[in-house]
Amino acid sequence: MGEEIPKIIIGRLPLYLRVLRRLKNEGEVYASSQELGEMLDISGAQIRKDLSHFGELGKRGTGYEIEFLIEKIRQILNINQVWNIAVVGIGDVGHALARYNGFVNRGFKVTAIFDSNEKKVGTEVQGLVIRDIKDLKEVIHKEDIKIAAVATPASAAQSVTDSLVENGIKAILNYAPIYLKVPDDVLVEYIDPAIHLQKLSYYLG
Amino acid sequence: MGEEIPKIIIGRLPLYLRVLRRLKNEGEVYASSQELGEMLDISGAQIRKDLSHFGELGKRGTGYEIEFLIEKIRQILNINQVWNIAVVGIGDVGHALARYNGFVNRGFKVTAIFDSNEKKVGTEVQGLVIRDIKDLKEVIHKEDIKIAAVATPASAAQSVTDSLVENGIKAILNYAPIYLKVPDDVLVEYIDPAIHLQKLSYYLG
DNA sequence: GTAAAATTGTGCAAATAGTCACAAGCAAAG
DNA sequence: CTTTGCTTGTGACTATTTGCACAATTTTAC
Ligand SMILES: NC(=O)c1ccc[n+]([C@@H]2O[C@H](COP(=O)([O-])OP(=O)(O)OC[C@H]3O[C@@H](n4cnc5c(N)ncnc54)[C@H](O)[C@@H]3O)[C@@H](O)[C@H]2O)c1
Ligand SMILES: NC(=O)c1ccc[n+]([C@@H]2O[C@H](COP(=O)([O-])OP(=O)(O)OC[C@H]3O[C@@H](n4cnc5c(N)ncnc54)[C@H](O)[C@@H]3O)[C@@H](O)[C@H]2O)c1
Repeated sequence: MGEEIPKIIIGRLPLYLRVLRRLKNEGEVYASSQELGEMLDISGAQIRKDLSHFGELGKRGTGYEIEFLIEKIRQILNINQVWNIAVVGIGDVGHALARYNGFVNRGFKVTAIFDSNEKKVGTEVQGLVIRDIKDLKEVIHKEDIKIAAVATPASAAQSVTDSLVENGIKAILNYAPIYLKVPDDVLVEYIDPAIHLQKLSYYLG
Repeated sequence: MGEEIPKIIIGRLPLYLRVLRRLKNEGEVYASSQELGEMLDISGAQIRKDLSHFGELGKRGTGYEIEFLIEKIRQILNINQVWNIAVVGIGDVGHALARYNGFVNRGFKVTAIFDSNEKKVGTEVQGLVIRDIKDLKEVIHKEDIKIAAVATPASAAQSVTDSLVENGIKAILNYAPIYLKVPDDVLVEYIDPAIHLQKLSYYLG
């Protein structure tokens, strides 16, 4: 109970949540570990073991009650609230993030967008005004933002990150294709499609 | 030598490549495993062990010759060629992918873009004409495309995937937030920012 | 009310991944 | 040409992760 949950398990919870949501949408009420596993290419045993870290969440003979499990995972992941997100760098990627309407029911909402290009600052995307990167401090505090996405060119990503950290950001989703240096208490996740493509091309021989 | 290389090692090679490229750009000629490790938060021992699967690539006392190692990894990952990529679903995400100029020197080039929306078909993005999804077969064969990115809404992703597979696509990069069912000889990688954000929010308590 | 079927939770075993530490090899200095 | 310093490659060890198999529990069928 009080033990540290392995990172790799935390990484699977969002996947479980995604498929549970889908089943709920289709009107299902219960799901077995086997069934979930087949929808995710993960063994039922692994799903059971993962979930068992958080208590006895299933019912023998029946499986897991979908609605209950969704609620439980949301609670574990701290997404039974909506986190305000800042996006920095409103080019193609930042634009797509700002306009994406799939975040809200997954626990996040883009509430502040920043760019350094004076031609962009002041214009609107999806009802949000692009703010000058110089206003980072003010906006982050006002909106109580703890998570930011970095979508600037690689050359600007580290300095933008430094500003974000300095202003209290504790977690970063980085789209720039570089490794970011941050203090130990700040977390970074990376998205780089070229990395995925390179993994794929390995197997295409 | 003839053994199967673990997936997890293949997954790290693109990261090594990225940082090697950067060092080369900065004019460096040699890099030690220690140095690379510090730039990636990976232990030097691990990098050495990973690379040792592919032969004796370093020189004792000196480290790894950057240019040589880059070439070697490119060869291992099969990116000493440029792969043509198809993007299906030219909304915000597909648009960003089509316009991204960072792929080419990493082994990929978007050469075909598809949508089902008649208003979009025929218009241009980055010099490429958006093709009707119905022309998938023709274009994929003509351009000899083996890898595709799916950037349609989730509701269309599985059927689009089925068409892609039917037309000979062997690897898919999926942006839609669902798990795709594909035959065993087809590979899928997933990108879903909400999944990353949910991992982050877990640690923000 | 009992037997059969289903499904969890979990101890244990197996497999996979990562670290340590050092012999071996190379380069530079003297 | 020997010594010193550095860094790889790797065997042995440790840690983590996954899979197996089954008792325990619940549901369903008759
Ligand atoms: N487009 C893609 O599909 C794609 C794919 C993979 C990775 N990426 C990466 O994502 C990042 C963004 O890509 P993009 O295609 O949107 O680029 P882009 O050039 O379209 O947009 C970058 C934006 O960042 C802004 N910017 C630059 N410096 C800034 C600073 N210091 N502070 C705030 N804003 C700043 C620019 O004004 C611009 O609006 C890049 O690092 C790119 O390599 C993009
Ligand atoms: N925008 C983001 O930042 C973001 C983030 C995460 C995930 N996603 C996911 O990526 C996907 C695309 O997102 P988006 O924001 O670009 O959506 P979008 O609605 O802007 O674009 C979707 C495009 O797909 C096309 N399309 C629909 N059905 C099709 C079919 N059968 N064949 C070909 N094309 C078809 C539509 O015409 C449209 O142009 C979605 O699944 C979304 O959930 C987007």
